[in-house]
Amino acid sequence: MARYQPVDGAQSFPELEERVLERWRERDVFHESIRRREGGPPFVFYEGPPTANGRPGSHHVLSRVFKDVFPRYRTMRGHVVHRKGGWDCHGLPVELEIEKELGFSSKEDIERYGVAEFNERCRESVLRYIDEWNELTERIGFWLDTDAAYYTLSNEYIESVWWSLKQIFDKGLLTEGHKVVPYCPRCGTALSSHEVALGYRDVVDPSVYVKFPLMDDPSVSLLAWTTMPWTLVPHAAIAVHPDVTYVRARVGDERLILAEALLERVLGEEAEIEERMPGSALLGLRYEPPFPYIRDYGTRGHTVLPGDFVSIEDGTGVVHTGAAFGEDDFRLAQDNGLTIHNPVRPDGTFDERTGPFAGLHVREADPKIIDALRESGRLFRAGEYEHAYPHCWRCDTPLIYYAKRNWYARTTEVKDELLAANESITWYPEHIKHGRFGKWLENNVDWALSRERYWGTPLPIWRADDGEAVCIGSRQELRQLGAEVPDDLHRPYIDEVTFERDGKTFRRVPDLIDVWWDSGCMPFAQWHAPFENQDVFRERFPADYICEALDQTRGWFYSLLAVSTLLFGRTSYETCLCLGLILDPEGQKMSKSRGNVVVPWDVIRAHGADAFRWYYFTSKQPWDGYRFSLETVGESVRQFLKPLWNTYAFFVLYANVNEPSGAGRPTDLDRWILSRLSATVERVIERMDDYDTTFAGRAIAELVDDLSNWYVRRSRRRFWDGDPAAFETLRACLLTIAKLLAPLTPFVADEIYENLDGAEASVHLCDFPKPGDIDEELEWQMRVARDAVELGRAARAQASVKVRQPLREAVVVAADRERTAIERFERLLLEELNVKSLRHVSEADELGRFELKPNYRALGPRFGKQMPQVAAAISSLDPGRLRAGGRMGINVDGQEHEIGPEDVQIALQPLEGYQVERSGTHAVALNLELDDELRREALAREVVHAVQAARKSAGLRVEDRIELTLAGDGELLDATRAHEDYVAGETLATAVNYDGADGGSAAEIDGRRLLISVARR
RNA sequence: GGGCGAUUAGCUCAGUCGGUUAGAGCGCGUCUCUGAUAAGGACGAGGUCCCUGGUUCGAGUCCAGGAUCGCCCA
Repeated sequence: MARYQPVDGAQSFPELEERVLERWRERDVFHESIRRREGGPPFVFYEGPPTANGRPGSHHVLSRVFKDVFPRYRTMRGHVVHRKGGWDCHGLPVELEIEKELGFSSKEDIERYGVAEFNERCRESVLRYIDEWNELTERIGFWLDTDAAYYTLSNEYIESVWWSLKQIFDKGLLTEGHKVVPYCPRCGTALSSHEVALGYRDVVDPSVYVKFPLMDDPSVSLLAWTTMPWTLVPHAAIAVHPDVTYVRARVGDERLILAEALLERVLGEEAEIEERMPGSALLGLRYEPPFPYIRDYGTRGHTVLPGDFVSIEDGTGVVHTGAAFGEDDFRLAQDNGLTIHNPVRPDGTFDERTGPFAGLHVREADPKIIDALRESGRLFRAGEYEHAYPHCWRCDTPLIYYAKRNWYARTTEVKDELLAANESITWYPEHIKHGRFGKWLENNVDWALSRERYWGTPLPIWRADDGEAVCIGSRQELRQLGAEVPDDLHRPYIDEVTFERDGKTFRRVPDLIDVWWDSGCMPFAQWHAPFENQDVFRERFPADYICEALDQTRGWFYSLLAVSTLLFGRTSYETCLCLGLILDPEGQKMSKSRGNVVVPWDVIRAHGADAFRWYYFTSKQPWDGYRFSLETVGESVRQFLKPLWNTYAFFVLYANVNEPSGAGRPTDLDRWILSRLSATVERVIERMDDYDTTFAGRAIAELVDDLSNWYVRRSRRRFWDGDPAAFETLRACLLTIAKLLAPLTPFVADEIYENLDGAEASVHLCDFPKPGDIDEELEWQMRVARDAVELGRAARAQASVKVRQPLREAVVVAADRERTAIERFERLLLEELNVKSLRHVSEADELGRFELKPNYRALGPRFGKQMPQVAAAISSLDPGRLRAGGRMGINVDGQEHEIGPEDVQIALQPLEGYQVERSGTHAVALNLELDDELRREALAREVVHAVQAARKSAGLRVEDRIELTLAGDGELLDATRAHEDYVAGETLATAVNYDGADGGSAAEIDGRRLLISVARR
């Protein structure tokens, strides 16, 4: 009668996982695991919402399994961990997707199509792949409450976001300003600094040196450099650094003014300096602008102005400015009272003020502008310049910087609080805190919130003709002002909402807000707080744990921190785990365009979710990035899951075959593996508490290795014999390992638990294991014994004597603790080394001699510079006395010092001609003399080996009894007869015949032929 | 140009407080064990610990400078 469900050693993990999933669904294990912990200490997790308008990739699996593992762990440790899902629904990427579908290329197209219809399409598209997302989320074992997910497009979410904006508006932290902003001409909107951060790319731009002839002396020109020729069309002024030394230099028949430091690089060695002057001497000079189209920049237009931003790192030290383009340019223009002209339309084309360039996109105009400069003789040199330049993170259009009206969240006002809040966050890896993230906060700029787009949270600001602005914080507030609140708070419906106050009509400003602000509001907006669930929000704020990839440093990590700091003056998360990028095996970033993307479903189909997870958790520290491929995940199966599964299958096989019987007593081996188990539990808890799956997992892997390749291997006989202590020990190990693994590889862990215990509906409802007793001395002794086994086997290998050949004697050199250890495990050594006896010698006179080496770690701090003399003194000491625990004196520079055993390392130098393997102070030598008895025994073992192979290839089950018939070489048959009980016992033969075997299999042993026939009885 | 991180065997990665013979797995070669194992074990080949200086009795480890790669910022 089978006690356990039979286990297939060749079980497919993907199939197994499907079964486990089915069980979880039936038993509602996820929700039950939370219900069980109601009232327990909370552990708060926030889900950073992904966008479901694209298909999930392997990098999403990475963040999702790390989002899963610690909530699972904490649940088993007794915490209640709610896991509300969420979806990021707004933003430019969604719009772009629809534009692409509809073949649109500009905002006019959208307006013509109709904003209502356009947004309706966005609404549908944003959840296009939500089914696949949910399916993958479930399949990889990410327990997330997707039914109760929040959606940033819902009226409730938007209303909470409005509330947040009203809060900062009332504090004066939401203001309108004119600033130079990075702007995407294709999308027609400004981008926030963290969006810009997403789009840097190396590009080759034109590099042009342009001459600006002086009005007073047209034979002399200022020489300026730019990588954006189009800004020369609306050229406004020249800036020089007042404190930098400039020169007037002659090269050929050109006379040019530029910074001295750049003279040689720009003009070459043959340039002659005519005059040196400080930049301040150039101020006020008038010159002829390169193009005549826009001239009225005011009195200081087209003159040389002071600019301390001018650098002499590259270019010429003479900077041309287009006033409206670029932050420095804009400030320069304002400081000097220049009129701002922006002849670039929102779509990135020049307007009618630019002569022949009107209508051209500014980038397309570059070559024509260079041509025009060449014709007018203004071009000094044109080339190419490679540099990193920001592009729109979604449509890849090069950004332009220009002055625009924008609403700002005044984050710079709370910069100190942001920095203080950051101090209270625990970062993994630690360097993010004061490195990447901390530096980013130190360079904080106000958050440009406005987006002149369609699909997003509308900026809830209504304004009267006289400019008075009102920020609306709720639907109720709008109603109180007499406005009708539409069913849908998105554009275009919200645009139609107006109200009267103080005799003035208020209309909404047309802007949307940056979608990142949405995401930063999720701690309260996911609950529609403060309008509803305010208590839930309070209870689950801040998060104990969030986790995303490194690219969220300036994304969600920042938006969460900025919003909560502006609103509540503190961080909204305590611990943040940053994951690295997923690279292909060549170290290239995975991207659709490179075609090197690994589809997660392929990984799951080939290896399963546990393998996928195990790879991410344990192959390396997760923030360093992964060199990822199908094959690397396959390693996880082969190296860890397979051995674990085999150990489990072994247990079930024998537990079912051999009903444990008799009064087994725990052995040292049992005590050893249980101690190892306890030590591992302790270590795993310590590592998981520190958000470290890598070393938690590796500790479990080492334990499984010890269990499979030492404990089970050494205990086989006891399992055949049905020793209850062995079964009990192995079962305890497997069950505890299942629990340790539950957060990491939840499927296989649950399967093992279900079959071996099953008291609970799932391992995920169990408590995490607590460490039991640890016997460090026993673990150390086993280590010594295993070392001795390895030494003995190495000695055999050196002598080319197979392990199946029994030997008379092994000579072991070990003293004190090591000797005690080896004596304790003598039986084990006899078997593993296949020797008849063990002889101890505590002095190694017959095997080699001892040498002393200084223990630098102990002596170094004590002797410092005298170490070389100390080392020499020690090597001449007598090893014997120190080994016996005595202390000796050495003389260094006339000073006596006492040396104890802890100050030296003793090494054994083997004498020549002996088969000795050594390690530190112990060594194993083998007596290689053979006699007929030993030879016969070896042959009998070979026969057993051959018969086992025959059993296997005949497809017999391990417990099948057989009738064994042998024929062939006489010596083999004699050896078998001499050890018939042994052979029969090992092969489960009820009878052994020697009368020739027909139709059996043939084997060859040391050149001798053996015919084997096995018949099931 | 600046910041952050990385660089250890053919590949993927460890390497604690600085301690003198730098490890593991995969792959490769030879051998071997096996009543669970496509597994395991032993041995071997394979290393300029990115480079150059410095500190130190002693540097893969600490410091400075540089190189290369990645990410980020300008």
